[in-house]
Amino acid sequence: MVRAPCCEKMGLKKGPWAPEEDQILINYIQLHGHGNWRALPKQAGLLRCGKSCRLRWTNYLRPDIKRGNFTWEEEDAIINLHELLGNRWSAIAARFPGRTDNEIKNVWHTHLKKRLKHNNHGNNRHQQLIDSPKDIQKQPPPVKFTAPVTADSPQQSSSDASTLTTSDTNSNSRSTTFTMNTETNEDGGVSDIDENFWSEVFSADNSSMAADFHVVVDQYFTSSLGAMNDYGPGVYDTDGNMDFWCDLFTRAADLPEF
DNA sequence: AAAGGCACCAACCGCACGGTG
DNA sequence: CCACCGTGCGGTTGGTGCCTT
Repeated sequence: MVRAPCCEKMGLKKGPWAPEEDQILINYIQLHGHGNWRALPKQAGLLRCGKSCRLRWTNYLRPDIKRGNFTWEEEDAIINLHELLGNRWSAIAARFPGRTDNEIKNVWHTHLKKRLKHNNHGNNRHQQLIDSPKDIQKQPPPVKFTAPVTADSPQQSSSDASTLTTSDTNSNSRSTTFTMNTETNEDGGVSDIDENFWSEVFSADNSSMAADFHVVVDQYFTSSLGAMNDYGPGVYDTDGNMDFWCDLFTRAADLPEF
């Protein structure tokens, strides 16, 4: 079977979007929502295919798009997440509010891949991520986890509330505590996690916290559990990924500090 | 100042997948 | 179960501006 093309190519414009086209698309979506992308350009009066409209909106025009260069924390987190998830850009982008998969993909191909390749011979993996004077300038103060996970709600039988706490090594200025409500499975592991926890951790205000967390988990994995491959297959899919991180929280609870 | 090379990034393309009739 | 459609994803390309020679 041959699929029908996503749109009728004849007469439709391609290439860079004009400001007027952007405005038409923004106005239409603000009034009606995007609904059916395929039907949208015709209804909005745009000579574009629906696919092009969707891409333009999701990668550029959306009001919650975060503009500007990636921070050190973001770049480091991307590298760590790429190690875990591979080229699943949408899954990686989901950890960065306001960033798009396309943007992260571009950053990976233009900056981070080279950065990793260039530093492939170092010993400290985290230090490998820092190579240029520009990177050194962006390096944040060291952060360690003082109490990665603490079960502190014994009164709850089927659901445990645990906290994740970080603090600056030299001061208390960056101390942050998050609460996650977890479900315990039959093996005693954590099988589910409150979505509010993730939205809290990965909110814009706590983006550096999220990056720190990924770095620490990565260090923990490298030092204590060996290669990622030992963890076994099947933990990286969309649903399993949540279980993966939850399990890491549980295991990290046994460590005094990083 | 001009030309060529390079880096960046917006946008396109094709494929896969889930939903629906 | 099948055919089709809509959408999302990842790989790739092409245009533009900057840098180097």
